[in-house]
Amino acid sequence: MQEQPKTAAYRRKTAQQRRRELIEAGIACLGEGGMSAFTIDRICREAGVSRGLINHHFKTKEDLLVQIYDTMTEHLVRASADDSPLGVLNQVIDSNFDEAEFDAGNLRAWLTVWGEVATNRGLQDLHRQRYAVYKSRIEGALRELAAGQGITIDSDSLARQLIALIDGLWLEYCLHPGEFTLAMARNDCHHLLRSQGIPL
Amino acid sequence: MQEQPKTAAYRRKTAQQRRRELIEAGIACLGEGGMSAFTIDRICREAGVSRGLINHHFKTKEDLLVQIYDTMTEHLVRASADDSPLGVLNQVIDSNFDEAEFDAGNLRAWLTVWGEVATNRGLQDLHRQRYAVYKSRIEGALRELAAGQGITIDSDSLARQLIALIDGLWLEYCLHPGEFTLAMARNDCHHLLRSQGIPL
DNA sequence: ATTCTTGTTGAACGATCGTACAATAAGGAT
DNA sequence: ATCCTTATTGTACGATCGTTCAACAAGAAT
Repeated sequence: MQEQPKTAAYRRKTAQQRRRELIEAGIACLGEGGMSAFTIDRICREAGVSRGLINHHFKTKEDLLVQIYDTMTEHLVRASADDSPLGVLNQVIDSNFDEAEFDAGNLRAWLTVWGEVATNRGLQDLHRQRYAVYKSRIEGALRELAAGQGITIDSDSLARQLIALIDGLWLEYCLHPGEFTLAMARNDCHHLLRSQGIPL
Repeated sequence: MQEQPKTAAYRRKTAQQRRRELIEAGIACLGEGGMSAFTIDRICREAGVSRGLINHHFKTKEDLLVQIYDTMTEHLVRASADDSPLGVLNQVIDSNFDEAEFDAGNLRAWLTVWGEVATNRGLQDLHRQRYAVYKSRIEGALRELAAGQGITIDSDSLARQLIALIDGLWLEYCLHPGEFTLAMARNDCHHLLRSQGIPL
């Protein structure tokens, strides 16, 4: 009749991996119900973890949100780091409209975080930094390609238009899933660039 | 020593006007702090009204949010109801990038509501209805103008691109206020249409 | 003046929020 | 086997959430 703790009550994981899991759980919650669902209780339940753990790995809920946005932007910024200017543009467009990430839930997570950027200082700093890198790489690629064509363009304006078009298409897809396809979205981006003399 | 209620403790207003004020207060809160600031307490304080009043004029907080979105979209949809096709496009572009409404706070309100569209059924229905009207008017204007030029266009695709560009520029301005001007945004929209043969 | 409608208040409710913290135990180090 | 680190749990706390509701009063109607 003595206790037999054959099976452990819980499994320990490395801090790094548990943090990753909590971040993923947080993204899932944001995608499911926006900021209203971004709750300690719900995130921990989603991660299959008790409620107290989140404050062990993250100082505060705001801190977790920053780490979440860091994870979300990392992939996108990495895609813009191609060697050739043509590769930069194609990577940016393709990774934005990638099958694996282009779903309403993920987009809603982006939308929600953006809505908080103005409120959360850490989020705002991170966003500005990532956006600056992202945009300057696009601008550089556009300048190189224009030079190769012997034409002059307003690279600042065109980069802004491209980014706006991409984000706007995301937004439309998020609000009306299924109204258009990934191929159509990619084609819209290509069309914008070609109309200004950028070859693709 | 008897009580002298010379001044009324509060001023009664018509239900219609009070509802308007509460809606405006709600929009202000959304603009200031997103969904986290969209609180009964805060909205009522913003409206200069006691906390219990909001549930007298609106059945629930979700209901208030729907009425808010109704107010926000009304102006925009009305702008797309011009007689001439050229007027429709100019009205849409001009009213989107209007001095009076194009500020980070107002844009944040839009962003926040969009983030809730997928969660709130009433919000979703209203959004789909308003968007359908908005887009079909733009499509119609594009078709007419293209026909006048003797060219054929994919009006569905171009309308989607225009709306996406507008919303994307809003988004960029919301996240980086001051990085570009209204005139630049309008010009970007004109450029998109002209590049596809639509005269402006 | 008096009645009547209803806009308005403020307290109360249970639920849930984010965080703090002491107690526990998993699992590697020794 | 024993110790040690620390990942993990679960409870507790005060604050705030959305909603309900009885009581009050402003202002038009009578």
